[in-house]
Amino acid sequence: MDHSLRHIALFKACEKDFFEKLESHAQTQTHPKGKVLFVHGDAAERFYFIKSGWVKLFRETLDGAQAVVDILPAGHIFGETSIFEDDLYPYSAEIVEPTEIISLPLSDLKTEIENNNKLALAMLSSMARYRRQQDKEIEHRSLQNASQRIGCFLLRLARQNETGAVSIHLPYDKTLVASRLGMQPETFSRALAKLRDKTGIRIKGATIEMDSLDQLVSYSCAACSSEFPCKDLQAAE
Amino acid sequence: MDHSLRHIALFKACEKDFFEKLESHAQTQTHPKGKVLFVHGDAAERFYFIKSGWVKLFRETLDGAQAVVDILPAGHIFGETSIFEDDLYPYSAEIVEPTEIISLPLSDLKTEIENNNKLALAMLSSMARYRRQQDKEIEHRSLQNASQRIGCFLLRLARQNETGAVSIHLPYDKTLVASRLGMQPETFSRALAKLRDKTGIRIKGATIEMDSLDQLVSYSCAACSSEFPCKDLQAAE
DNA sequence: GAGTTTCCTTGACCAAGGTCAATTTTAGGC
DNA sequence: GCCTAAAATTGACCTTGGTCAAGGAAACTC
Repeated sequence: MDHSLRHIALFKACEKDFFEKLESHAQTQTHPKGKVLFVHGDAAERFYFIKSGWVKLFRETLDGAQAVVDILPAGHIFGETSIFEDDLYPYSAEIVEPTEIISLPLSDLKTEIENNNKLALAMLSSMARYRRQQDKEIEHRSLQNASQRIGCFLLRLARQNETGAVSIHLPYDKTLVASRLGMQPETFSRALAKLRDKTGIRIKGATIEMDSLDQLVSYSCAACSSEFPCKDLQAAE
Repeated sequence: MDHSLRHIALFKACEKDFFEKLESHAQTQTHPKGKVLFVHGDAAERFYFIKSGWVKLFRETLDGAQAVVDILPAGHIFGETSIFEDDLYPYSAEIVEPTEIISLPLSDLKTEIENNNKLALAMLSSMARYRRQQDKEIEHRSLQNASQRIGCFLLRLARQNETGAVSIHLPYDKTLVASRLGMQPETFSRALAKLRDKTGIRIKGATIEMDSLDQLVSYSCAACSSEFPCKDLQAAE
């Protein structure tokens, strides 16, 4: 799959001029694991497009704890929402594995949104979708236990209309998955073992296999307000 | 304070025609406590404006648990985000005390957003603000303990630039505050007592008094990634 | 103002997840 | 392949918040 700015859903209503302007101001860089692109509260002048690799968005409290906002794969943009508020980044961004990033001026995006109503509408759709995901995230944190959250995470990685045997590969470290799900690595490890015992999945390192998704669905989706398959995933395609 | 559609921040860029159209299709109703306006998954045809009272937005899982999405006071609208997605309500809405509600067709709003870019931009701002609040909510659920969350809730009710003695009145039942904060009523009760012991606040029924906000700030905001005073509150004014 | 209902608090107990420490496993570098 | 560092697992223990049950306080009805 080709990850290019011109193909992301958000920009489907944009014309050549816009892309040319954007591309003329683009900077491409390859960053190593651990590199921090910006921190929460920095003045926001550019937004970012992930060409390859993974990026972690997070925030830190005064007393040193860390909350992971999201972990984004290639094809996603981030840092773009600052233009609607105070022009400060609402989270920090860190590279979690070697990643190729294109940075672009927020001013170009802002100008286009102000003049291209279709882009504004596309942005509204994308924010509405994100909003629902966040609402669901909050729900899951309070109503699902650790094993159910892992099950849900796995289901969202799978092709949900698949009926037969399924093999799912974790996209990044278990430690990182744990933080993404708001739990400790030790808890993740134990909860995954419990999920195995409850549903009969087979764990082989970072790969998880099962005869069908059914067991996982009935275990995890019981503590969710939405139906399986998850609608928000289809919408995002 | 007068709560009218014409004065809400979201519609500040709208003209007389729009309001007249909207008002000609408006239905005003007074609902008693417990009344359910719509449930999660219903076809969304109208959005709602709260003229007076309080409304709870929530979702229910298959196995019967409930997650409170938000509890909204007069002056707020809800049910408006469905237009950007599948035209289904993403939560259920229930009246929590006698409330005067104006319902309005989503189609009018949709038409206006598609034609009035300023409204689209205002909507983007409002969604961006909401998004940050939700991000913070997720952070708080995983990094703050029950007492800290209550302290944070109280601080958000107070005028945050106040320096002297402060008196805060809970806007609704403690049971409802508990659910809003994602905890059980028993936990709320115990955690509030713990907060009293830690910070020296004085609890008199639904009213909470203190000599200054400082104690609460240093107790609760230590486990938050944002500075006190909370910026998102100022932006909302 | 008595009685009922709803809300709030408290106690005893339990379960889930966090913490700390010790291994074991895996992945990279040379 | 060997060595090292990082990641993952496991055990023992503890803290937090949930559950169930009982009692007390406040609010509403008549």
